[in-house]
Amino acid sequence: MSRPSPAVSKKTVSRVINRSEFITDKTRQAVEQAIKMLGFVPNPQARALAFRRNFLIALLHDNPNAQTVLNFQQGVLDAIKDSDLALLVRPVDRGSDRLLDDVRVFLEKQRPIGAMLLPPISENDDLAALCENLGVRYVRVGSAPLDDARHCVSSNDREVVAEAVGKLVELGHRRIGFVRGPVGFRSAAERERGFHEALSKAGLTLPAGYSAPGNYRYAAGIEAGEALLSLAEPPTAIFCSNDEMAAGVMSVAYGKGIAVPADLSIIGFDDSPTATHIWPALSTVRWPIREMGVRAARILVPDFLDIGAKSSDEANVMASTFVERQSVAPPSR
Amino acid sequence: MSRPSPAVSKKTVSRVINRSEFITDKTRQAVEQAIKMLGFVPNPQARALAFRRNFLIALLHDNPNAQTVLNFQQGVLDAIKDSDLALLVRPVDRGSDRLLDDVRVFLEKQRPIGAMLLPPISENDDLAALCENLGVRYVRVGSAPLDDARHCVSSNDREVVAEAVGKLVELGHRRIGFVRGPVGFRSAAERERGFHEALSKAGLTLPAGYSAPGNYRYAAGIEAGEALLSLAEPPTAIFCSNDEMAAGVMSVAYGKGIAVPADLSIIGFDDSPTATHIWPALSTVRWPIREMGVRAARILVPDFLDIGAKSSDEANVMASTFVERQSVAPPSR
DNA sequence: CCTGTAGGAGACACCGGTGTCAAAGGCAAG
DNA sequence: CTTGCCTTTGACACCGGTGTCTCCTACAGG
Repeated sequence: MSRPSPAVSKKTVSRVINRSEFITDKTRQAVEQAIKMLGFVPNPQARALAFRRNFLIALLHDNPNAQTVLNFQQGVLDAIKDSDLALLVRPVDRGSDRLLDDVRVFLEKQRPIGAMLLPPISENDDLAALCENLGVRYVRVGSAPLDDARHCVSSNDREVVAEAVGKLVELGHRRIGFVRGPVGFRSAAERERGFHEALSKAGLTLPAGYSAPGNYRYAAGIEAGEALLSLAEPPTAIFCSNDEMAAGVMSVAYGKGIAVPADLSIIGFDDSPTATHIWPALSTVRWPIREMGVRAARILVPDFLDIGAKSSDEANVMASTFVERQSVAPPSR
Repeated sequence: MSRPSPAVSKKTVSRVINRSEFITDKTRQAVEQAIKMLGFVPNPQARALAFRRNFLIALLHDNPNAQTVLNFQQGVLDAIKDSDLALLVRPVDRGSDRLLDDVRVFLEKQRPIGAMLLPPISENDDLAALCENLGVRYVRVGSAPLDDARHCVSSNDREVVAEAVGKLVELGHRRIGFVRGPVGFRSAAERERGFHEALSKAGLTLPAGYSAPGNYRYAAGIEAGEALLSLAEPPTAIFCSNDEMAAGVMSVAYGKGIAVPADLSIIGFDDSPTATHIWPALSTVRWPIREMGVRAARILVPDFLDIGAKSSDEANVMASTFVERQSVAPPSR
């Protein structure tokens, strides 16, 4: 296997690698064969320097739910598997007053092709504007459209929550409690809207004290459960804004000797592992987070992914679904 | 604020940034001040090109437990927060026969400073050798020492499992079942050894059929629960190799009307969110995974972390702890 | 057969740092 | 004050690609 002297300049190789159109098929094929034969791998650092852009996707997140982050991450990785891209993970501190500066320094240093913003920080418009200014592509992931379609992947949480609560109504529940998500979270607001829509549609009102505050954590579920189940006339069903809080409510029910689902129906949101690990298994809303990761990547870097013209046709509102398990039954009284 | 003409060459700036010793304090301070004043941030891509090394740490994982991966990741990020390093996440497919090639290409392309190997792939000696050959520093995370101290962070799982099972014995349990982890996992083997040590120490033997296979998944817990709790003389306590399987066993107990902990004590391993979300809350072994992430970073890149000579003094076997909750009680008969 | 033209390929500078080695500067000794 | 040595600083090439501009070549048309 003789190694021929360089018949083409490195610039020509560069053209082949970057799919330049000013090159004949003959040359292209010759170079491609040589690349394959020699196992040549372009140095990404050199490319990054010349392009002033690193072939990376940054995942910026501040989501308390590990499963959500990792599932999304997995979706992104699925999508970029056969590309030249890699994934940089960057948790940020939503509460920090240096948030914007931190992210700015990070983006300026790493110069990723694009950034993905997971909720709840995806709801921060300043971050999106920062990406825009720095010339970093971005995609925001949310529970409802946050931006124009070029920058947003979302799911139809509101509708599905309404559907789930509608099922409770169909089963005969009239006293339905609600455990809210954290204040200021779009996802929480969407879930709450869906809940109220279902109630309105059924002509029901929310009795005083039937809506408890929460923050997506188990402990908040405990508190909410204590509050709701100590009422003189407690709800016969409770919709919790996420699974962790639903687990908290369920454990309070156990403590009080209230049987689930016989005496109390519970619905959660997320379809986290917890939903199937508790007993009875929790009816919940599955959020297609992994698929959203794939979709987000396709929106962010279609030019790196060898996908056809299809990409822009795909919906960027993904379908959440209500998953019925054993925590829901008709009211006992 | 006048911008003085360059009084020093860029090489001198480079020396300051890279903490070269061949530079006077006076020059160093002047340059440092200028850097701060101008907000100069060295371009990592250029440095990467010149150093032939990217200032990144790669996290290679194939762990089914999202919480574990994310906790570890968080620990690493805690440790490198104030450094110039960033974290690249790379899931790998343990089963793939191209595993080594995939990782090789990844490491050759990204050229990270170092790689962290999470279990179970940390148990793959070929991967460690590959890192060695490519000149990529590495740290292996395991349930027991896998390599010399320069390359390993582990925890004392075996001892703590023995301790936990010892507690069961102290409470009076004599018929103790075991749900195993996946075959070939070091972590599973360590937990099993700890279990058997405790039994031996107490002079107990494992009755036939008291050890059920498992794979760390909930469904395996269900199967194991069905098997163990259907025995003519079922165990009064079961140690499960992880929390998910413990949750499965617990749900089978519920289905059979067996009260936990009154009629059956259950212990898990991981202290995952599931452990506190199920009812009764699960006694389990907490694995200090986040702290291990910090420690792994200190072992991997002490020179980037502004830590004193202390680093090498720290133990690289971290302490797991037995967390007692409500799933354990004396046997009822 | 010669010339004009379009499009493919190459030369060279450049991206923003670091390695190497030579030069400059400071200080002590003569 | 001069010399010599050691330390600090600077000049320049280089890392491995890409952008720009120029040159060359093949082909069509006169």
